[in-house]
This record gives sequence, structure tokens and C-alpha cells, in this order.
Amino acid sequence: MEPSGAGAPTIYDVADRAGVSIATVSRVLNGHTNLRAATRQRVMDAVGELKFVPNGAARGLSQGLKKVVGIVFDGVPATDDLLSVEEETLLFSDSIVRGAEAGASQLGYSLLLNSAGGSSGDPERTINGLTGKVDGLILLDRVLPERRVAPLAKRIPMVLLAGSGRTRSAVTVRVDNAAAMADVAAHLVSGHGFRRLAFVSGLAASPDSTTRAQSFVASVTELGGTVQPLEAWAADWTSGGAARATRQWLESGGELPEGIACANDQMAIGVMHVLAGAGVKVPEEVAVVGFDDIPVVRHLSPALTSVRQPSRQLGATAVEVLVGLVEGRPPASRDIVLPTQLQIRGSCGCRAEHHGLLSETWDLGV
Amino acid sequence: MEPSGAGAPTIYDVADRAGVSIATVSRVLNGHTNLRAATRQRVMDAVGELKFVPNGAARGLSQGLKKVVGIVFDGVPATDDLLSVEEETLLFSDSIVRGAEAGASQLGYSLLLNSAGGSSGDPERTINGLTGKVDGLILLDRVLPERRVAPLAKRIPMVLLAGSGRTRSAVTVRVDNAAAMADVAAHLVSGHGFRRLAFVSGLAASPDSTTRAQSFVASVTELGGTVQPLEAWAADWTSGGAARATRQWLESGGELPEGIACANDQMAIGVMHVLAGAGVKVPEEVAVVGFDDIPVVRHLSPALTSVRQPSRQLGATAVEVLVGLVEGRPPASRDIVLPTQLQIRGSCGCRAEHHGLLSETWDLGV
DNA sequence: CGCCTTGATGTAAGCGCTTCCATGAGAGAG
DNA sequence: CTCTCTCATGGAAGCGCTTACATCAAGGCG
Repeated sequence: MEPSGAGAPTIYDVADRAGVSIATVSRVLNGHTNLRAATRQRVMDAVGELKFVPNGAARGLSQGLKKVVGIVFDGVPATDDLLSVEEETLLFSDSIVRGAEAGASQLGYSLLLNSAGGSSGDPERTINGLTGKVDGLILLDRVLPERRVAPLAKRIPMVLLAGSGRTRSAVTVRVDNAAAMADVAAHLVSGHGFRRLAFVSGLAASPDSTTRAQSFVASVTELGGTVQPLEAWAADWTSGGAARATRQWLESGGELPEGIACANDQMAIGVMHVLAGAGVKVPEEVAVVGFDDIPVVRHLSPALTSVRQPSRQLGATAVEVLVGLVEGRPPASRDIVLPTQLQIRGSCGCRAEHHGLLSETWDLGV
Repeated sequence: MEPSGAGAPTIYDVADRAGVSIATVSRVLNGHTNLRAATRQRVMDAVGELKFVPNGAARGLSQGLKKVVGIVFDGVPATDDLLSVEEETLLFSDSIVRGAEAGASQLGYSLLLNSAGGSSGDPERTINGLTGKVDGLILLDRVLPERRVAPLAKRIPMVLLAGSGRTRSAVTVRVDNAAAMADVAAHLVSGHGFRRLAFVSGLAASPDSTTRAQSFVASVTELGGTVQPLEAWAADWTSGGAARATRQWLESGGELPEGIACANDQMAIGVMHVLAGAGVKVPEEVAVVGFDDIPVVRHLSPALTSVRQPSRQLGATAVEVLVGLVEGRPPASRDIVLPTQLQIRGSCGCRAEHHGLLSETWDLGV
């Protein structure tokens, strides 16, 4: 095998073989009209015989359009035995990526995958370099602080995925955090009749966390409930952090709320872990609700009630909007919001606990 | 924003600004020696001021090297509510992809992601089109039948991931299925002293399945055990299929083996499901072992003993080899084999069952 | 029956970059 | 002080493709 397709047939070879000019070949390749059927056929034959595939680089150069969009997610440490709870998070971005890939290929684009941050070095350098290889860029939340986004967005079409929606510098595609937490609040307060609630937040710097917190507090209050001080239940997105916060609250004699909503599932798991250790029964004594609906939460006992995000949709939509931007079509909105869905299970008190091998959501298709 | 980076600075702009020729700019950009320090500095300044990023397409065209490799995995139905066991499989290819991405970015390459098959139409067309955009291709097992691989591999550097290793047309990177099953056999026969075993296979057409089956049978036999007829326990990679096979065996009065090894985890889950339904205790009456070590199996009760594959490694290695191929370095071997590791848990009888909220492998880092 | 129109095809420029070759300016040697 | 030789730099070709423009043949019209 020659180093890198040396000797691959070019459009000239096809033209020679078909006895036409390269312009004609290009025309049939691009589906132009105004071509005699016989000519088109001869060209197609030559293409087939030579197994000609147009060189994407040349095409990109001459059209100023590479038909490639990039997606950047936050890198994770490159250990192979990452067996902690946090591994489950990956599924979230992976499934966004799958959605994006599907969307891209449907539009005739390819998806360039890049992680940034983590072990991959300076995210800004990485992203900047990418810029030359793609027509547009999708940034997952948290790969770049918001103020770094603006200058980049000026130079290349860009959409932010799962950002706050408050960024003015780029189009955002995200999930309706506020509505989701309103749902949770409604279910807990109106549905179950709980009044005294708590909210476990992620890092204070994260827009996702603050939005969820604010919306939860607002909704609960409006419905006549109260939320314990957010600071007391502040954590950092990890199960460990949430466990620590929960333990401190209990040990300091804090009153047990009737329901605890968490900004993500990992933290809900941490909370349940500590509660179980302290002999507090879920959901009998306190209800727990998560966010993200990562797969594993269906297998906890009780199974965790959680907010499901349309992650593939998120990815597909982001690509659609981005390609629109690239091709000069303005987006319908600068802030595109997708709906979530509350997955009700046992941890809020809605269903019996599950201790079996498999939960009922597993369809074995037997 | 202009449609697609129109007006982005080019190497000419940089040259003008720095008062040098484009050749010189190109040299400093590519780290050539033989440049006066002052010149280099002026160029770098201009690059910085203009925020110049070289156009990848132009570069690719002129060097005949795009610095992009593609990875093709098998597409899945694009439903967003794919809540079945099979969802967990995704984690396997996703984590290969992550490994590949890491490997690529370390080598200065980018990763082009593509699914083929499934809802994405004719895989061969997809892959063929990709050919023009990349310098080399990684194919995950099962995206293309082996005989279709050869002609493609002739035209572009290619590595097969998780293939049989018997393909002569392309370099293969895979896991040591044979050794893995030998480990399982050894553990069951020599470790636990079982003699009467069974093996649940995947689709007969899959090299992964046949290799695992053969190796298991050979090892068990050599160690003095016996394996029930493979045909009786033949399934199709899915939990439903395995459940069906198990049920049939039991209902037809087949003797319960002392241990059941499965070609993947989904099938192990299906088997355990049926056993539980039939009142057969695992691991007391029969041991069950899986393959892949997907995350969820740690949360079954009993937790499933399974073979862990170094999936990130697999991806990273594939990229390394591929880039070597692209750059003209022949691979160390045409068939690269990575080791697996047997994760011992409760389902083979090694540890107490786990009914708690969390299994002990979950490190909360509290 | 010649002129203008229309449709099919060829010609050539140019996309932004790398790189071979040429050029010119010092610098050391004679 | 002139002659090579070296090193830094510029000139220009060419990578494979698209596309504006030129060309040419055929047909409709007066």
C-alpha cells in the first residue's frame, strides 16, 4: 500500500477515460443539468471503472466549504479503569454525539470529533486549531468559559450545546431546565403534597446548576412550599460532594426535608447512599429526584425518579442549526429550547420499590 | 456572520503584514530551521494579530495529507427512547471512539466520525464517500462483511477493529478472545471445580462469537470438563435470544450445567433472568459469566463476573497503527492483540451477593 | 439563407498552501 | 580585495477541484 492514497485517480483521469474535459466531469459529479445523457453515462462509467472518489480537500478548497462540522466535548482523564459513578455521565455526551453524527450525515456533512480540556491540554488552542478543518463548530457546555466564546464565535459559525441560553455571542441549543424543575416541583408539591423541600446544587459557576436551582425554588415557593437554604445543600456535581453535603446537614441537626431534588443523578445517588447509611428510608421518609436519567438509575432501589433529556435530539438539532448558519440560513431563534420529560419511578414514592434482578423497564423482548 | 469564514485571513495577509513572502510564513508555521529569529518573530506577531489559522483543506491538498482519520461504527436505530438492555452496548463503541479520539489528537490528527448501516443507508456508499475526506479509515467489526473490506483496503490505509484477526486484507486490532475464554474456563473448572458447563453463543456469523465458543470448549475439555452442545445454547447476542435458548433448554428437560459462560453480557442478563424466574439460584446452583463488562452488570444481583476489554486502548491503538500506515510506517504486526481481564464478582460464586443500593465498586470518594 | 438564440462542452483561473529552485548577501578563504 | 560557499529568503509551480467565461453547433426566425 502506498503512503496515503498516492496514485488515487483524479478528475483528470476520469476525464481522459471518458473523453471529455474535467469541467464536464465535475458537472456530472455535481448533478448539473444541461448535460447530454450519453455524456453523463460515459462519465459515470469512467468513474465506476476507476473507482474515483473526489478529493475532499480539493473540493473544500475550491468551494470554500469543507462539508465538515466539528463537535468539542470536555475530555476526561484517559484512564481505562474509570469505574466510578462518573463513568455513567459519559453516556450523556456520547449520546449527544451520536445524535449529531446522525444529523450531520443526513445533511451531507461529516462530524469531526474533538475533546478539549482534561488531558488534552489547553482547550482554546485545540479549538482554535480545529477552526481550519471545519466549517462550523459545536461546543458542549463547559468546554470553554463564556467570555472565551465570543471572539471565537465571531470567526466561525458556532452553536453552544446545553449552555445557559444567556450567551449573546452564539446560538444556543439546550434543554428547558426551568420547565423541567417546575415539573419536578409540581410533582413533589402538588402531586405528593410535600411542603418542606431541599435542592442539591452543582458547582456554583455552572449555569445549568443555577438555572435549575432558581427555577425549583421559584416553583416550589409559588406552589406554597419552602426550600431549605441552598448553601447548606450546595455540592459540586459529584456523588461524593453531594454525600458530604447531606451528611453535614444531618449531623448539624438540620431538619429532614420531605423531598430532595438534585441537579444531576450522580448527586442523587450520593444523597441516597448517605440516607441509606443513616437509616432514613427512601421514599417513605424522604423523596429523592435526580436529573439526566442516566441508565444506571433505573437499577437502583428504589429506582430514581429523574428528568430525561432528549440527548440525541439535542445533538441533531445543534448540527441542523449549525449547518444552517454555515450555509447562510439564519436560525429560527438564537436560543433553541427542547423539552424534557420527567421519568417517574420509585424514589419519589410513586411506585413500589424494586429489588429484582431487572427492573420492569427492561424489555427482554422474549 | 458571513457564510462560512469568508474573509478569513490567509497566508498572504500574514505575509503582507510581516513584510515577508508567503514561503517564509509557511516555513515558520511549519517550524523549519534556517530562519532568522527576528523574521520568525515578525511572522508570529502577524499571525497573532490576524488570528490566522491555516486552512486545512489547502494544506491537505498541497501536502496530500489531510491529517484526518475516519472511524466507522455500526449505526443504531435513531429512536430517542431506546431504553432496553441493548443501550448499554453503545458504551462499548463509544468508549472505543473516545480512545481513538485521544490517540488521534495526540498524534496531531483529527477523528472523523461516521456511522454506517442501521438507518444510515448503504454502508458501502457511506464508507466510499468518506474515503475522499480522510487519510485512513478504522472500521469497527461488523460494519462491513469481510469480503467487502479487501477492495477498500487496497485503496486506502485501513485498520479493522475487533475483527476476527483472520482477515488478510487489512491490519486488525482486537482483543484476545481466545485467552479470555481460556481464563473463564480456567476459573470455572480449575478455580471452582465445575465440570459440566455450557456456552451461550451470539450469531453464528460473527467471528467474535465463534472464536469465543471454540476457545471455551477447547479449554474446558483440556481441563477435564465437558460443554453441553453449543447448538442447544445458541443465541443471537441479545438478552431476549439468550433467554429463549435458556428456557427451551430447561423446558426440554436439559440437565442444568454447573456454569454458563456467555459470549456477551446482554445474553448473560437474559440467562439470569430466566434462571431467576425458574427459581434456579445463581451462583449457588449455577454460575454465570459474561463478556464485555458493561457498566450495568456491576449492579445486578449477584453482580456479574465478566471479561473486561480495554476498549479505550483498543481505539487508541487502532489510531496509532493507522497513522503509522498513513505515514508509511509498517505495523509491528498485521494482527495486534490486546489482553483482557477477568472481572470476578458474585455470579460465579466468588463473592457474596449484593443487594445494597450501591455495589462496592462504586467509589463515592467521600 | 443568414442571424440570433440556446444548449452542451471546453478553457483557464483561482481557492490557500507547501516546496523546489533561484537569488542575493555575507563570511571565510586565498 | 575578489571568489566561493552558506544561509536566509523570494518566486513560482502545482496539489485536485469548481466555475465564470468562451466557444461551437444546431435550430428558429424573418
